[in-house]
Amino acid sequence: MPLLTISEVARQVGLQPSAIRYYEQIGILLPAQRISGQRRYDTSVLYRLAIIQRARQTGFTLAEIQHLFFGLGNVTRASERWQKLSKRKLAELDGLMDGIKTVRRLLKKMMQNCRCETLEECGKGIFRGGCLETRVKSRAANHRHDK
Amino acid sequence: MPLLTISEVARQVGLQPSAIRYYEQIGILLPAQRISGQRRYDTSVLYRLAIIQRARQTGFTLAEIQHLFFGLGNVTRASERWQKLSKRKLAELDGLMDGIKTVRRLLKKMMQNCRCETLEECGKGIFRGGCLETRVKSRAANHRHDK
DNA sequence: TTGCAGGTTAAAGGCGACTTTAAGGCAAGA
DNA sequence: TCTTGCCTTAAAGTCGCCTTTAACCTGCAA
Repeated sequence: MPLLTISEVARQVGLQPSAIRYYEQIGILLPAQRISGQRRYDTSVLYRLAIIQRARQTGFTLAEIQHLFFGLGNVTRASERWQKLSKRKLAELDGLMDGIKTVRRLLKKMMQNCRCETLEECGKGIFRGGCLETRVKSRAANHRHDK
Repeated sequence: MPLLTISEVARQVGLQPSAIRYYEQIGILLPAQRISGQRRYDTSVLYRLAIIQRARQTGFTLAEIQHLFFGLGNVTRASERWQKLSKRKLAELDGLMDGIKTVRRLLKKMMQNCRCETLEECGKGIFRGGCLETRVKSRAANHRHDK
């Protein structure tokens, strides 16, 4: 099994090498082994990065990912705190799904017959129907300037 | 129908007044009428803000919201460009939903029986199963330090 | 031996979406 | 009149997540 360079890993998961160095720096990836100063990875890092990517895409912050997926929580098994955190996060994800369904519906409606009254009505619906209750707390930054 | 002050509006939609001023500044809200220099709103702004909130929560950038919901697109009806944009966004939302389902499943599994092998396996699954294809392009920043 | 494609670090910069700060305005009540 | 409370603006700061820059190193091919 050949070891991968950082740019090879980056290519395979669709990240920039700098992002991977950054993940190492903030401790979300363990320091890679070095060969004459350069990082070398085995394939397992790809899976780890896959999880990170997916989680990032769905609004987890890097800190949350660290805690929920790679923190002590899942090794020490069922730390009270971890269970609580992930329960909260699960609920948040459910709320997020509902929100997506709502704007999806709205956008679709607008695509079909774009009249402003409809938009207003939808807004009213959203407003009354719990825009405030269902608010999602912490959503991630991402602005991937993925070129 | 009494006019609302900025802080009243903010309270009702769950935003800070500064956010509303910011929205006006970047043109996502029309300049409000002033009474001796101070902004006054009627209730319709609440619906508009509701839409904005929902869309932001589901990963729209403010620029996208401007374009897709309040831009010329929906007034001039079916501008080719707008249709294309919203179609793209719809697909993106669907991808996002799938992603959420995936991490939701993963997180739930981890809550029940937290063993690292499982996590590795899941990562492998995500990696093979199209982490790369299903990538979502532009997700919003949000880090609401909602205190 | 030289050139080059990759790698390394630390530090600074950038983006989106706000918030905070500083300096002030206006109206009502004590 | 003065204080209080809410409002105003412009400008600067913040946060998460990287990217860019600058200066350097390493191994290999020409």
